[in-house]
Amino acid sequence: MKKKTTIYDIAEKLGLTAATVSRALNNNTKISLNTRKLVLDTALEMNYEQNKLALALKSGKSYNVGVIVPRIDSNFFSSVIRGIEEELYPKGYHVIICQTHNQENIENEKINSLVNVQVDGILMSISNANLEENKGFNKLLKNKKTPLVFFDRKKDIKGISSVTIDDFKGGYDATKHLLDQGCKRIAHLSNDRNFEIFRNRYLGYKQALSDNGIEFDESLVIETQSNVLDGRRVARLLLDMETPPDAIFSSSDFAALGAIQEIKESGFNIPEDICVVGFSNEPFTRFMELTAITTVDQFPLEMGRTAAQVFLEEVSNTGDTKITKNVVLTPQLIIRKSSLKHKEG
Amino acid sequence: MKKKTTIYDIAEKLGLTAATVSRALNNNTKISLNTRKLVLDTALEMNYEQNKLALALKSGKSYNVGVIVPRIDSNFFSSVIRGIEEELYPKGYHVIICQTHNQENIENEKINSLVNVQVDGILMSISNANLEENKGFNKLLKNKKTPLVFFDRKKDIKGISSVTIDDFKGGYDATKHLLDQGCKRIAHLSNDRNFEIFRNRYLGYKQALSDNGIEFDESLVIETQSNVLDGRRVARLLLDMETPPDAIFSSSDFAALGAIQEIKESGFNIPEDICVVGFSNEPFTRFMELTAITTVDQFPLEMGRTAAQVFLEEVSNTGDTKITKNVVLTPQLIIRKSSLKHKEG
DNA sequence: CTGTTAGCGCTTTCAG
DNA sequence: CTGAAAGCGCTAACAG
Repeated sequence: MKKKTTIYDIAEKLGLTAATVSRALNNNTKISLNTRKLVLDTALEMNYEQNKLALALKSGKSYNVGVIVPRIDSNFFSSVIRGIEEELYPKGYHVIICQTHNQENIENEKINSLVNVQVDGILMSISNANLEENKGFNKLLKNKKTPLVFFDRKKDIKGISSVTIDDFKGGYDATKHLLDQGCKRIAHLSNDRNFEIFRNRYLGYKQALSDNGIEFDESLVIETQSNVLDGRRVARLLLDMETPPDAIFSSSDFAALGAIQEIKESGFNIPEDICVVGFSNEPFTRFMELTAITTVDQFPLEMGRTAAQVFLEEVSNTGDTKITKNVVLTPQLIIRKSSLKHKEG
Repeated sequence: MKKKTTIYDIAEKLGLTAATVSRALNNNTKISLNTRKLVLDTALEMNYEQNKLALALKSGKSYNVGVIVPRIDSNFFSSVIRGIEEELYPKGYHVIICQTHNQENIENEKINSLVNVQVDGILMSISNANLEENKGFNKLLKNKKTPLVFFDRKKDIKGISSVTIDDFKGGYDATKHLLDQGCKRIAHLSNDRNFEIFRNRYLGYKQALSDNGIEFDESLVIETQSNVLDGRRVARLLLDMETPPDAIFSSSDFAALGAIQEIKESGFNIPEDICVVGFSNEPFTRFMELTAITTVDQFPLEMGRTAAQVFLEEVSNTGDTKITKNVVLTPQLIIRKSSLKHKEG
């Protein structure tokens, strides 16, 4: 278990000083070509590896960024992270991942923890709709040292950049499409509307109804968890109504799937009796054989890339006025069988 | 843009020395309760946060581990990573993720890069079947400072721990199941068998055939990429054979899906004409409505957890003899419609 | 062209 | 119970 070799080791071996070795390794032109080559060679020979930790301590830059998400094993979040990693690694950054499982205290803790390890920035999709009441988060806001970029589940906080898709448009387009299919009684599976993304999808839905002369019916909006089981539960409620809806716009693909299962098992046909639209373009929505699910693509890979770029701009900004950016990507409605009543000519 | 407060700042303010403050913060009993409380209070008041980077440099432990995977946006890998993060975070570790996209040079580079940032260990699923020829990897092996744990795509290298599933059994069980369904001509969509996992699935397949008196037919084994398109391509080849197979065991769920699509579009029925079994239990395999795909569950979450545990054992091992563990998890065949010819009583 | 020195923030002997 | 001093590995003035 030999120790790692440091610049002191190679300095000693060469009768030089650590400073010279450091400069030589960094190809400083002040150092003669001879010694530079000599140092480089012996460094190689001694299996020298730069200790970036020392560098980080010295320079105050760790070249690490933290990414906080509710969970990593969903296609949406892992795609975002993929985008972040691909964008940041070439610039010398490593990506530390943290999951919150939607628990506020864990989110709080992980923010703190990331700050402690001196990350150069934090990119996060929030789990806590009342983030401002979170102690760790507030400290982060206050010292303003660490750039923060929200993606997807953001909060509208002054001085903080964000990358989202236009959820209002997503909700609007989805609903408009259902109206175009002739649906009149469109239910909406919403989610906690304390989160902007869910509120905006809901608002888009409402606006589309209103723009098309359909009266808003509150009983058709049900808060639903983003999973298959809860989709089933809610679909049951809708089917049991005196006048069941003729369409469902779900803010989650998983809930949409559950709804589809429940609807089919109850003997109804999709899309003939009930049209369904989801949200996220999760891979499985495409693979359904009978009823490929209409959904809204959020371009997670691009979202991740963009969030990374916004972070890079912030760290490289040397001016004293902080620039904050709020990038809004455009979602895309992907029309598939679950909502396509009449084949288009 | 005020600087972060250090123990010196609070020492100065209190007329103490940094050492005392350090000890007080660590609740060292040698420090009087009074000063301890005093220090703790002012630390809080001054928004003090420990700089773990300095600690890491001092102690030689970064409490970071690197995880290297081909890509993160597949359910299998992101589930493994989820398991790793959940297991390691409570022990104080952060997880740095790196993707290789199956490129050897990138894998090489990222290994080096992780070593440079002084990770305490590397957990990886290899991308390069000839890893031993990889310079960065060899350096890693030689200095033996950094614990290394393989998961899933491992190499059988002395002194390196690994966590895998029993791929042989997975292949065997899948094939045996097809034989039980009465299939006689079972094709196998394999993948690069320089990787142990694919070789073992293949060997399991062969063994099951031989154990059941079916002659091995090399023309029924085709190397296939793990994606939908290549699954289609290969299915086409099989369907065009003089005597097409009556079953397909694919070492990838994605290729299985492609095959199913091609088979159906060619007018054949699944499972009546051709039975199909995949591998991985990707979420979509369950959601297929007409032909939920029979597949083999690899328990990625548990695999990640276990890999993390093996790492923890290695770092906490103070003895001078390195203990290496090769954990083999048991896969589970999940029988679904795509291979179930006759309903079981 | 190279050496000296100091310091990044923290812990930890060794004294007192 | 607390202080002084050294050191983790590296870089960056400042000298010469």
